Amino acid sequence: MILKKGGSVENNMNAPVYTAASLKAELNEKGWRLTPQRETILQVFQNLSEGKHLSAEDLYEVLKADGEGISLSTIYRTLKLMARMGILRELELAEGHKHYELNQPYPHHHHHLICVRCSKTIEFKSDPILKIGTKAAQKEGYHILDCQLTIHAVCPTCQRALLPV
Amino acid sequence: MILKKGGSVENNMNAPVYTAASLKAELNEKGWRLTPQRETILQVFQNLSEGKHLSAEDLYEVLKADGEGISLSTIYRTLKLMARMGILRELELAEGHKHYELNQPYPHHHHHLICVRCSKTIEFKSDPILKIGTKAAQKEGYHILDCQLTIHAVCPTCQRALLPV
DNA sequence: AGAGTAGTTGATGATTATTCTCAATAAGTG
DNA sequence: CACTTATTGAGAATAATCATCAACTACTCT
Ligand SMILES: [Mn+2]
Ligand SMILES: [Mn+2]
Ligand SMILES: [Zn+2]
Ligand SMILES: [Zn+2]
Repeated sequence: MILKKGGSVENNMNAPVYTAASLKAELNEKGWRLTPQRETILQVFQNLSEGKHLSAEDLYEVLKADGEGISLSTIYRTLKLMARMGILRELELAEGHKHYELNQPYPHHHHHLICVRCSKTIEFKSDPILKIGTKAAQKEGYHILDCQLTIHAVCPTCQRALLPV
Repeated sequence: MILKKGGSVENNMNAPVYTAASLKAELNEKGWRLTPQRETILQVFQNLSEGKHLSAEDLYEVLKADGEGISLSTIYRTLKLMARMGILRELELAEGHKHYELNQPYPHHHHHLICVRCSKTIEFKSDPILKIGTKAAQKEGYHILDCQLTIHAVCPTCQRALLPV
């Protein structure tokens, strides 16, 4: 993975999302700071190819391999911070640990179909769902951060396997 | 909570769901067994009032209070088993632990709007979502178990609180 | 630019939800 | 009723995540 330092950053779908500057602005507005670690982590997610999702440990390893050593403490803190800011989405794609991806707005917004046996995940899009979710949040006065349809299912391979539940 | 022993069981919305007999049939078909513990746990969920969700610990306490002592080991095993069977849905309503509820079919199927700050949860219905989810799973040949829209947001109260993320 | 304030990091230890192990028990079968 | 084997319960083990705190540094204000 190539980390572009400084300047504006685009994601892999050619839709401009966050720049270091816009992240800094949003952080500072709340009295927080833009650190090199936070900027680096954002860039990793922005450069992540489509359909990829990272766990905390995954991110830790990616950064280590890139020569950017960031502590697991900071990784966990940053993932949670960015999820709460609405920059990242927190996904339950497998048992035991969370995965994260960039929270992309329409029209790149998507959902997940997950095999509960082998965790094979397929992404799919649906504009109506985003609309319905947005409306439901609005109706209750909630400020929406993320809206994700999760389908738990058994993939064709695992159906054939006839494994014990 | 009142646990009805034996006979057919109805949920709080007057829609017949699982009976002890139908659970037994489904279990035996796979070589599993219907135990008093499994039957009791199913009944707890069937008698749960609308909008309630139980964690493993919650369920453990409910059963203890009811004089039905079931070990935490069995609770965890049974929750996972029933979720994999599609009888229960596994929900991420709060940080740190899962919640469970009966996986009710249409027209009782519903979704969750969750405050990421205080975990206040609102349920809402949407038939189109269930249709979209079912179609997405079918298209990929996945055998659907559950289909849930999760909206992460900040509730009106927490918006006013201006708390640190 | 320099100083001060307070948010952030990284190392480490703590927590805790969930799983594993295994001997004792009991459900299903015929 | 006897047999096979899934299931239970107690306790230990695991692992993801969080808390703590001293050292560091981003930001703000002269
Ligand atoms: Mn995705
Ligand atoms: Mn619910
Ligand atoms: Zn699978
Ligand atoms: Zn709230």
